Amino acid sequence: MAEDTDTIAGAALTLKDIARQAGVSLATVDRVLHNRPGVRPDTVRRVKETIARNAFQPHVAAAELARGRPRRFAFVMPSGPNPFMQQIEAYLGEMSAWLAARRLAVELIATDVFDASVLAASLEALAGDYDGVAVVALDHPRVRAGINDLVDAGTRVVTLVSDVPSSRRHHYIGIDNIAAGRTAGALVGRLVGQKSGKVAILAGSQGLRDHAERIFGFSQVMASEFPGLGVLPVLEGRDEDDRSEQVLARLFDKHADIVGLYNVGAGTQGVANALSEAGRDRQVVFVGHDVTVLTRRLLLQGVMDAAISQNPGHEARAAVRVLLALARGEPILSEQEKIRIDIVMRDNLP
Amino acid sequence: MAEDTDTIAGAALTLKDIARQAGVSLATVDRVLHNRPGVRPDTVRRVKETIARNAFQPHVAAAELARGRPRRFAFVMPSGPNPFMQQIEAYLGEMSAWLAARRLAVELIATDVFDASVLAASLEALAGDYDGVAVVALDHPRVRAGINDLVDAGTRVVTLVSDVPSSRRHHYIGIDNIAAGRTAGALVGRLVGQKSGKVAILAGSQGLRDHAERIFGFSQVMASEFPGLGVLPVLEGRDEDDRSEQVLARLFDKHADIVGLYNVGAGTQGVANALSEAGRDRQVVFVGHDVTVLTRRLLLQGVMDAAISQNPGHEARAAVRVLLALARGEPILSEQEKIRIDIVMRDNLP
DNA sequence: GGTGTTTTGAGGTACGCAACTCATTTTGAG
DNA sequence: CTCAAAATGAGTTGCGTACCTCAAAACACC
Repeated sequence: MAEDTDTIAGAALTLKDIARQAGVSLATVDRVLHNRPGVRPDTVRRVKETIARNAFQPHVAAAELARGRPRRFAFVMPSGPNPFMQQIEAYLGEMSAWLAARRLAVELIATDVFDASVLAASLEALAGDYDGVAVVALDHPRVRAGINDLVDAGTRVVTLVSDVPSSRRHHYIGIDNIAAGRTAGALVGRLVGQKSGKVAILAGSQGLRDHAERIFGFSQVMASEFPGLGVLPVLEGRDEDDRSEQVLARLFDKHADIVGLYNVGAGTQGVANALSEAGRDRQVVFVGHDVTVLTRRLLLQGVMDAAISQNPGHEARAAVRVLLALARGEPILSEQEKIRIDIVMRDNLP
Repeated sequence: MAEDTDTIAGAALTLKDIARQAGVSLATVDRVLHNRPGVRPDTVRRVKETIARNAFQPHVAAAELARGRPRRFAFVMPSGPNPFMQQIEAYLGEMSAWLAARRLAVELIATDVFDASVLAASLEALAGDYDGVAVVALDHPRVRAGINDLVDAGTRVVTLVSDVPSSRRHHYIGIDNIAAGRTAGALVGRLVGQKSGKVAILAGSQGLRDHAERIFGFSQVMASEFPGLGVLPVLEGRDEDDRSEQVLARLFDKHADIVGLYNVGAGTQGVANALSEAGRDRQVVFVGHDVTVLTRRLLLQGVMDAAISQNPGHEARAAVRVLLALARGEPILSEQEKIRIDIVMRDNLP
């Protein structure tokens, strides 16, 4: 038998109830609710108080139905063949039924996000046409200006994967890359164990904000917690397999005492090749990023020891949900939309 | 400039359009859509084909508004002071605005979920009153029958945290506990590193399905991948701090060579006490479950090395979303609702 | 062909809110 | 006090669906 019952969310007031209780007409409540002019400050306060006192929430279904026109969101994504971005797009595709049932139109716009002026121009072109924009953004003054212009025009903007903290974007959907680097550092250090030796870092480019932040966090942990492990200078592989393989091969030739390797960006296949060519794929602790077909295989084979991952499906859905909540004026479930830093090892592969 | 644009979810047909295209009236489409009787099989097929051909999706907002009565969901939870369950309840509370805006009423029902007949009776009492039920279920024939009865009565049922696979529940919201145990095993083994010695396991009770599964997965990994580490017989602490501390203290007395410890359930404070009393809190690799105030502190202090976690907020929200999708007849975003096994270490503490 | 039954059409109402018009009341300035 | 401007009330329409009624048409059976 039930011992105790507790109800979350009960009442079902309507605007009419609010109007009656505040002693005004429906029209006035509507004006207050939508910040329309022509209401005395005193009346505004009275209505708002009534709304607050009753914890009134407009019925989203009714509001959505009444507004008529569907909402349009744009996702501005890199045009290159980036597997992580392709995953995000795939997950957006999986939502199509969900989106359609809510009359939401999501458009993917491929552009060169690494060229600030091209990206800024892409953003400008969106002005007025969309209710919300999610953008994989380069942190550059022109991009920042483009984002701010959109915000000023009333468009809701979220940055995706890569942030522009100095802009007035409404939300950032992605991980804390410094913490991700720290996590990678802790994993490498702990998994290396008692052995001593050197640790290598391979990045795409130290000019990329997220890569730089990860390296920073990684180095921080290595210096403070694993002083016995020497960190070698950062190598750059431009996120390409061939180049990554070459620079690593050269490094392995020079250093026989490498016990750990942190791959900050892509080029994973190149890393794996270099490791196996050197015959070190089981001795070097190898930690990288993202769960892809390739990293999954490497984890299962034991070549890779752990992958730091941000869930692309989660990012896709969170971006849509946040844009929708912002557009509706609903509160955001911040706990839900926060992208976690996942540690993926062989046994908890998703 | 945008190079390429792709739209996900576009059309916005209505039932009227479907009716016209199928050459029938709105009433007939409505009958087909809701499986109401009085339509010739031939006509049903024609209408369904038209719906499929156009990938028509009823406007959820309109449907929700039209049905009038609000939806009621019940969460049947353990009545004891279980911190994990309290977190789930807290996260449900955080959703209250979200729930209210959708006119969803969620009721918490505390009961003794460890007593099969009490739990079964609680479930029976819900019949007919709710659109959906989430239950932390014991796997027992009477409970299974109770769940099946609810399902037969048209109520949507999801099991939460603990599953009853043999029942006809619509969905299970929780983790794969065998995989969780495997993950714990891999972590203990890897973090112990080169050292050799014994590994201890402390469970609440081996009679609990989730604990038994975790132990199974853990032992599996230890045996196959870390044969050098001997696993000691499983201790039982009934998830209580005092008892856990006692049994562990005795174990530490007997064995000087313990290098790893897996705490399967609760009683974490007792474990920490036993470790520090024995002066081994920095030498023994300690892996446990769930992120609470306590485990968070232990992780930061370095007493605990990793926590296997299932996100309680995610479970709360997933349960509500799945029940709602089931009630609406919407497809479930399975990727979204799947609860992941999180590895939480100091640097990726949420 | 007539009967009764099944199938279908036509139409209405309601849901809660957005957005609008127009008339009326209140307010403030002179 | 007068008059214009500001504030408010009252009301309408429409969004897309659920659910209902009643009449008309189509059908099956003898």
